Amino acid sequence: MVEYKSEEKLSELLKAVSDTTRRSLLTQLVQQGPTRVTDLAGYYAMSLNAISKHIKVLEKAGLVSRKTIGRVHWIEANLQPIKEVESWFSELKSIWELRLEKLNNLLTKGETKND
Amino acid sequence: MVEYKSEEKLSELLKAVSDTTRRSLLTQLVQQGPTRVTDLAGYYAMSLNAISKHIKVLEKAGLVSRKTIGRVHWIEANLQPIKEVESWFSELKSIWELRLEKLNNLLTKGETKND
DNA sequence: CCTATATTCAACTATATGGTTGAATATAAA
DNA sequence: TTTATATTCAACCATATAGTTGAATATAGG
Repeated sequence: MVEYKSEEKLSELLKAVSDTTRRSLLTQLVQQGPTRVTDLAGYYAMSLNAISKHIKVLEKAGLVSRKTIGRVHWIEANLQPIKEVESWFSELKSIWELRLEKLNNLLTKGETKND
Repeated sequence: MVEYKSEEKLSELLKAVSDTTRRSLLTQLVQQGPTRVTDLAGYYAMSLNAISKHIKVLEKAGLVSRKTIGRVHWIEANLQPIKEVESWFSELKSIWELRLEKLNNLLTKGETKND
């Protein structure tokens, strides 16, 4: 029963992972651990700047964090926020179950009293 | 180990649910069952046309289906596709676990042989 | 100090997105 | 058959997005 709180945050999060490049970046980071921006960019046929911007989107959504050491920025994945997606979905499923249950009660027992 | 297949489909799906209005529509549909376009639109401070377009986005992503009876279009939710999101995430998590495991082996045993 | 490297910032472009309004289409009802 | 209802289609607009290039900033190394 959270839902009213941070709908916008959830949208931001879902939008962040709705891009193939960004999902790919996340995967890289998850399997390699902290990685430098330049090294991340090396995997893509895309300018360093483009990757830098993608990283910023992920960062804003809380999916990666940054540790700057000297001139190098180490980027690290953080999967925590995605749990928000999971809980959104499980809430949706439970609403679904609830309706089916009500429907079923109505059909089998025909009891509309306790409504 | 699917992943190479329909990245684009997953993007489309995530993008579809990254909009608050569309998530709200999905929730409505899930709790009310099949609903007419006009009735859905009634809940929002937005033109019928805007809602019609949102529905089309959800439809394209496979999240709703449409049954046309006469001039009325009945829209119904279908949560099936969202399982793709769940499996994407669980794959990501397992990659994560795998790396941590390797890392742990390296630290505790110092065995780099079988790499 | 000078130069090379790592990264961001700023400005620009093309396309996508979310919304609008007005017309078109299809069906139902008087 | 005329009118009202349900919905989409088409054109338009403002803003967001994903990418580019070029300059700026910061740090490292000769």
